[in-house]
Amino acid sequence: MTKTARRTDNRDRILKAACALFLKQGFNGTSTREIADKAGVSLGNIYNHFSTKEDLFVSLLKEYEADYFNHDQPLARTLAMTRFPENLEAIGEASKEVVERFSDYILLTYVDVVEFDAKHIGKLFQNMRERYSAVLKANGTGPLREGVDPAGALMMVVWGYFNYFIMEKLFKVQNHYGMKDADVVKLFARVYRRGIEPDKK
Amino acid sequence: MTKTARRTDNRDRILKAACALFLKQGFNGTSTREIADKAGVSLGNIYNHFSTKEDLFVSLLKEYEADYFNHDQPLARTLAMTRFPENLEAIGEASKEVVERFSDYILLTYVDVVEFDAKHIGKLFQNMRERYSAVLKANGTGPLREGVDPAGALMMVVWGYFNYFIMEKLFKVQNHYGMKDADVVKLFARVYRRGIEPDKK
DNA sequence: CCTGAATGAACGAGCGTTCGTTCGTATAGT
DNA sequence: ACTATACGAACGAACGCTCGTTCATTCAGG
Repeated sequence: MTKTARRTDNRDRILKAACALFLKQGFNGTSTREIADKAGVSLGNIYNHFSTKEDLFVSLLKEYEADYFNHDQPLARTLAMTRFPENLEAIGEASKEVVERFSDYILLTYVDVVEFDAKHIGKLFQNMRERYSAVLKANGTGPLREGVDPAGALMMVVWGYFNYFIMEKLFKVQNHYGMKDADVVKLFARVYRRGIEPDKK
Repeated sequence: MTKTARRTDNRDRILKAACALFLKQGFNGTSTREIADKAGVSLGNIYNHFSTKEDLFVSLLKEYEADYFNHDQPLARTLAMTRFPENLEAIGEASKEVVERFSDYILLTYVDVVEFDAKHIGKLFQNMRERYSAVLKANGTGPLREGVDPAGALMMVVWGYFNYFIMEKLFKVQNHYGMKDADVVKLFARVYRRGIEPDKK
């Protein structure tokens, strides 16, 4: 193994170890010594890659963020390939995949919220409406009930699913709705599509 | 002021100061000295009221939890006084009130999740379905679309609203849907009631 | 040889917790 | 009513430890 290859390998191991520890015990609950131990590098070596512990945390967030906003992710693909609101079940399944694939990132944003007062993730929710509007503009929509705001409805659906799966990950409760994930996706889709009340006669 | 009255007053001030600090910088980011300073008591006095810093945190959680599960709260009252699913807007407004009134508690549960691996709040989501089923059983429901699970639909509605308002509190983003809270409540209610798609002809 | 990645002892600050002490107040004895 | 006594709430210096960070030194690769 070449010298520079080992260097980047060390950097990756530091990031991975720090991530696992931050997720389990938070930022201030994790010491640099723990990180070094878990990564299998010396204490001082951390500072050859990151200027401070906080810088290490921020780098972690940035790497995930880049991944997350890359368009090769299940939800973006689903939204691009199918049409709202015919794709409600597909959005549900894609949301589950996204939460599973990015659960570490999502949990890290909660670490930022709790320990840094959300200092590093400000732009995550900025212009959310514009981003969803752009998706709809690019793909068009199927027929909507009159008076229903399309972008609002899309955000409602996506974040309804997101939050359900995030709850399971965050609070480590399985089946907090008392049914299988697949059935929750179906229930949500049914309600989002036609509502809870029966059709008027 | 009597001796014991001053004692309990000190205890309250410690709890309040600790709460404010935990919310801003987390548990491990807050030192006992900061708490004592903010509360206006001596460092050692904290330990006349709480055996450890963690005990102080847990006491805080327990006091809020008792409050939260007391039935004199807006959402419980709304669910008892109106009938599902005719009360969708009322549930939305009550959810907003609950999140506002208990935002400190809710944020503290996130502190527990991030820094204690959700150790102290296990039972919060346990038997959630049973609790919501009991509400429906006590009050009955209006007519529902066939195939829609009543308890599931109620949880979906309540937690849809909850999560919307929690997002605003947690991530300190206002109007992340790009509309006023009241309009979000209306949009959600409209969709929950009759769905996103138009009626079939 | 150099270069620079890697090391880990060392540093000073700050941590949670303890405990000997003080002192205002409630209680008991006269 | 007054004093003597006991109580326990409050204090804050001190303790042992761990923290994030630094840096002189080592040593393998180019």
